[in-house]
Amino acid sequence: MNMITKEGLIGQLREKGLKLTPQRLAIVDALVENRHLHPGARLIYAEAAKRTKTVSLSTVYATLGEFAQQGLIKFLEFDRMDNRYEGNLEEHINLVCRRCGKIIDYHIPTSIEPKDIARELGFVVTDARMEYYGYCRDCLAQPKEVMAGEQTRDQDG
Amino acid sequence: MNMITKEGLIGQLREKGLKLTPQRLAIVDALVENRHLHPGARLIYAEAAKRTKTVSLSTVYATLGEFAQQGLIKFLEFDRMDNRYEGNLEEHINLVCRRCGKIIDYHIPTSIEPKDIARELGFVVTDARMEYYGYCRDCLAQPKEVMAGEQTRDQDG
DNA sequence: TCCTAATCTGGAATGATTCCGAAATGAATA
DNA sequence: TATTCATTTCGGAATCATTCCAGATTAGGA
Ligand SMILES: [Mn+2]
Ligand SMILES: [Mn+2]
Ligand SMILES: [Zn+2]
Ligand SMILES: [Zn+2]
Repeated sequence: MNMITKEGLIGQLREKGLKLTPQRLAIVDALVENRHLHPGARLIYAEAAKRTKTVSLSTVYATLGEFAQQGLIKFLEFDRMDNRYEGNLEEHINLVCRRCGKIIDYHIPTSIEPKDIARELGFVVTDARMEYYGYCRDCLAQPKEVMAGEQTRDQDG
Repeated sequence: MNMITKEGLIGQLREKGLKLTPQRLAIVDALVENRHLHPGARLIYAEAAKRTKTVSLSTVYATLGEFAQQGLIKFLEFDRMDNRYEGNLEEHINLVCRRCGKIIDYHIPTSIEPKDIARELGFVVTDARMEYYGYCRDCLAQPKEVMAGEQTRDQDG
């Protein structure tokens, strides 16, 4: 398991010499408490705003970008969705529901060997990304008429 | 192997009752001839424009979207890149070079079982997407100074 | 040849994300 | 504690790929 925690993130910010501003602390909290949601910038913004006097969306974008660049979290893009941030650094597959947008972690039992790829193609893998799209249990339980309808992929709004 | 071909695509357009317009034929050509590039809308637009008197970018977007929706090609999104279109319907991993943006197909030797996921989580997989990011052989051959520089992720421009 | 639903088009709209210069502020230092 | 300044924040403007739209065109069946 390699899930982000408040202490872990704050520790890393200190190590990397990044300042502990109220905005960053609020974003850290929002990130940790919503990590299972694979939150997007807007959700983090809304949650962070509850935790500190002032935060701007610009700051949230910049901060999440900084965190991702530093490797504290991962930056994710999905088909036809806003970008999301990943707090589970473990290698796993993200199961994305085409209907409700829910993203579920699925830990891979056996992983594919990047070494084979390096040998065969000379391509050095630094980062993997695996997604399965489909329908989650909850959505499958819905009546069919509803299934045919529009998809809900937003986290807020 | 399940790679798009001109004949295959035109056949499917006929089957599905879609009209064979000069724009679509040009787009089909552009798509097939650049399938190994995982082309984006702009590249297809540029290539299609060479092959017919009139095409608009709007039409290219609409057509590629239509093709993707009909399952003739796949619609792909990548981290920090414009959307691309996939002409290789075989299940495979896309190896994306972080530096030059090149995308290489890597056919999976053993695939992960969606059945296990259905049993364990009740999540029904309809579509898989697997990407490995890293550096391609060509980019690895470059001197280090250049490697540190900016990334080229566009296909044109 | 006619007819019409399908298709095409250019320009405007969208909207998430990025950019920017100025103001604010952690936190290191004296 | 005061000083200092690189870092960080912020609002608003800019970006830009993609989508939308309403009117014009057209493929292809009758
Ligand atoms: Mn995940
Ligand atoms: Mn591919
Ligand atoms: Zn669902
Ligand atoms: Zn490369």
